[in-house]
Amino acid sequence: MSDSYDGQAGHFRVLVEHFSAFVSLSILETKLLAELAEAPRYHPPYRDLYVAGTAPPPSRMIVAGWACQYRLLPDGHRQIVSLKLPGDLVWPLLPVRLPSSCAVAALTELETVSALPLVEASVAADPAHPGLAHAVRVMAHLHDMLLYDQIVRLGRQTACGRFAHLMLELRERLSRVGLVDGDSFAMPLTQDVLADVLGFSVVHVNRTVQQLRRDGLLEIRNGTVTLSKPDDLQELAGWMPPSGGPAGPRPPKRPGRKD
Amino acid sequence: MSDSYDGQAGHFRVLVEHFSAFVSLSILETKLLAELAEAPRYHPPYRDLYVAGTAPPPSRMIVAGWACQYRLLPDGHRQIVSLKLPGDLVWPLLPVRLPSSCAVAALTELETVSALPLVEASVAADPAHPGLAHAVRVMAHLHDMLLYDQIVRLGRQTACGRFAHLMLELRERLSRVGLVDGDSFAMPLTQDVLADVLGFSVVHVNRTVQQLRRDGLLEIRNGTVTLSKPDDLQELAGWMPPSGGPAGPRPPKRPGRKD
DNA sequence: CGCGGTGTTGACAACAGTCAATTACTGTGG
DNA sequence: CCACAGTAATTGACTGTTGTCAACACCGCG
Repeated sequence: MSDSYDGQAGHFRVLVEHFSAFVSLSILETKLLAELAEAPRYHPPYRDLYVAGTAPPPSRMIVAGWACQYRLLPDGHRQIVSLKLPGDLVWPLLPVRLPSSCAVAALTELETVSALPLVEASVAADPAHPGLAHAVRVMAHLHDMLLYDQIVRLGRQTACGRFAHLMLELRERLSRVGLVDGDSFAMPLTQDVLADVLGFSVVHVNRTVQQLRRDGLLEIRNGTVTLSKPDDLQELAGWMPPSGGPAGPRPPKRPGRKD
Repeated sequence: MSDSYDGQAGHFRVLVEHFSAFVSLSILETKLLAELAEAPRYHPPYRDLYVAGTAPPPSRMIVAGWACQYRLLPDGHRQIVSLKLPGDLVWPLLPVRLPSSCAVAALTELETVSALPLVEASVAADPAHPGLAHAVRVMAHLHDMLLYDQIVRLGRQTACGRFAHLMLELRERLSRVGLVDGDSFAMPLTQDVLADVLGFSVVHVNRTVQQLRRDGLLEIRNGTVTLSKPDDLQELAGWMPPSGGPAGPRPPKRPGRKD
């Protein structure tokens, strides 16, 4: 596993850190997370965790490794809809069972724990676990925000902007579970996978990385990303701080619309 | 208003048809919808209905007209994240109040009714309105599916494929509320708006429409779309029937973007 | 040492954005 | 009835971006 792997203690740490990023947990709630962390399940890399329509969606939370939610097109192309990081729910939707053409696959060796008690506490607004219940709702909401980000990246950003924006998103999300060290973090993705996330060809992913490297904006070595000039990257990516509002005063009016 | 406008009776019809597409309604539930339809609110075209962070998100359902959920970029570009049609919730997320950089704007003259009782019934799993409660959850789920579709369109489809896919999605959604007549439906969108949905420039939208027209696949006149060859469009768009599974046997794996 | 997966590069062609101009289409007022 | 203005649609010329193809380099592994 990646450097985040240090057994069940590490799994517990991921859970606590992720939830604490949104709410403060009671002793009781912390205890529940500890219990969940005691029964991790292993998933081999590159294998599907779930294919929509084949079974009820799994209520599991990732505690180590990366996964992705993707769709295959009739022409054989793949589009990755979202990346799943430690602390994320494997299947982010509330337990409505509906067919859909999405699947979830492990991108690395993966470990998950049951999130059933968490999801149930959330839909029932369980008063015994108010923090967990709320946090799960916030996470579902956040997942939708990430989809919006993904749509904006694919629809309206330049190659470098797309890449930069994704790296900033990953740093943001990984920092919530304590997997960012300064301006560096581990990113176990091949350029092939990045292409399917960003809607590029592999070659163009490579070109884009070279460009960003040449400009001294970031460095990628040995599966570790270093954001050398985070501020310039934010500028390039049109990054908006996760808390909402625009990053700064918006330039008057471009070739664009409204005003 | 568009041809869908025939007053409160029409609003009631839209609500009933949309819900009936997912569940069967009890008398009590039908009555609730009728009450809601009695108090429509009017929104002028091109005006924002909601800007994230400014207030709690509105629990309203569209009964006539079209709207869109969009984001503005620092460079002035706009990306429309999703289109909102009659029967859709203006703000599709469960009532977790979180800042986000999305806004919702009317694209035409618009009428909405309160959806607060519906959303509340859904989160509380109100036993008095089981159908409504479930249908709202399904709609939220469907909204996520639409986001996945949008991501796949933007990430992996050709210009014509994107356009065709969007038209098929619109037909699908409009048919649930009885706004499709054979292979035609009203689409009150300028090419400018379509560009912001599809991630194109206006000029390229036009080129794409011309192409599809030349190929005899569809026709657009007076704000009315006619899908002349629905089957060919589905082929072109890599369309998967809304119920899930792939449209047909997947060719092994084509390296090419298309033939 | 060969092998498969991954990263890298260059050449070329197809695709898509920008600019700029022209053509409908509408509703207005004369 | 027509002139007019304003919006939307359309077209052509040109440029920049991105995909495809085809090598080659690098690396861990058997």
